[in-house]
Amino acid sequence: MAKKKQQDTLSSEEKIKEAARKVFMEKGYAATRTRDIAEAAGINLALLNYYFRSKEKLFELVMQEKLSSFFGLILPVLQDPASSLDDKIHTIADRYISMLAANPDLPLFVLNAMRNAPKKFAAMLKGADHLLQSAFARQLKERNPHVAPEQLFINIMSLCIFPFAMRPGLEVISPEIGATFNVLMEERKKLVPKWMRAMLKVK
Amino acid sequence: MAKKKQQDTLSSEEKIKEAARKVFMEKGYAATRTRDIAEAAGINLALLNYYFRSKEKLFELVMQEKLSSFFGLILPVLQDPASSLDDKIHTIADRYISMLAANPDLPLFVLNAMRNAPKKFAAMLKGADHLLQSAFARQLKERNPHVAPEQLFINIMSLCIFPFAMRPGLEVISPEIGATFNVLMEERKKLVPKWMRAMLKVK
DNA sequence: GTCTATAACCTGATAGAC
DNA sequence: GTCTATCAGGTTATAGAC
Repeated sequence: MAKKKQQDTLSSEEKIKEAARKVFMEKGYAATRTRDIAEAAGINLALLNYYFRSKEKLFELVMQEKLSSFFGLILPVLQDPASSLDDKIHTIADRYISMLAANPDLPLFVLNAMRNAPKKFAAMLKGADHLLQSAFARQLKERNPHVAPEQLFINIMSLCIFPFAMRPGLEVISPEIGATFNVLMEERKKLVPKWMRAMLKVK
Repeated sequence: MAKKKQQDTLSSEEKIKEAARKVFMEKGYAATRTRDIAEAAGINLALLNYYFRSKEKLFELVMQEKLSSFFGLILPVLQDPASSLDDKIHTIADRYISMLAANPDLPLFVLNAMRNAPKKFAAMLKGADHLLQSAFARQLKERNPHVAPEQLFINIMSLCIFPFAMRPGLEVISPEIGATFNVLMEERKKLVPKWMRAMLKVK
């Protein structure tokens, strides 16, 4: 109801954008009808095109926003030469798990977006690429020269993000996980760094 | 070309099913047009409905098939009381990574299917649920009573499956990973069990 | 800026000939 | 079984009144 009140005071443009975030995240681009967005925004269909010209342009706006928040969280951490490796791992785990607990649909949305429009994604990220030249990769390599830093980077991403992507499946396979999911994720903020430290010792 | 020849000798029904697997896996349900499938199968649109009645029924057929191969690989391993914990971990890692290397679109397809139709997924899996009562969960708990077995189950799934789901993103973030992806995944068949053993010691 | 009405197009599905 | 032609309904986007 706090949300409802807030929405009533937003401009039409902002109401549409907010509704678009919600519906696109829940259903994806193809399954979303502009009518759904207009209805969720409490405005008319024509107004959507008045402000955003087309479904595709509105989607790109949302996608850009979501990709930014998804990667904006991690890229500065990876590239910071001042912080230690352990600090980086802790910060990434803590921030990602917090963010995804608040935005459970984000992982699948981002994964689909990257797959369906890799070129747009690349254009959006230029300048932030070359993970293997980052401070993080260098520190990983120093700590454990036996395992490629790519592997350990993949691991921290996997351990933080994948649980949210497979949540619906987990809830079916094990009702107990469904019931305690948020608690489990909260625990992982401390467990992931511990596991990463253990993995760093593996040759 | 072996594939092309094979397709020419298939029955129309099988050609349609094969094309449906391909197109649905690449684009998902909503973005796929029955015309795309018909074209990929080299047959007429009407024939698709003649054999499968509707787009939705055809999709469910494909989905059932894919979910079976995705979970059929792991559930028997989890429930086998005879094999050791280390054997289970090794088998899961080896089979999943091999299977996903051959079917790179499978993870995202399954994740989307589970999210969009959790009830169908649950119906498809009844009898195979209750992970926490499995031999795997019991063995995890014995080996490390300090960490919930759910957490370690989530970890092995994450480490095996997620790299394939985020491959398109990885290729943008780091061109080097894109170039050596298959090699990295092959290495992980041995690394994932090592990492899991290391994580099992963490309290 | 916001609405109603409608144009223009696309998609799933079927009828009916062969 | 397989095709062409077409229907019925839905979808995006716009025209035009207010």
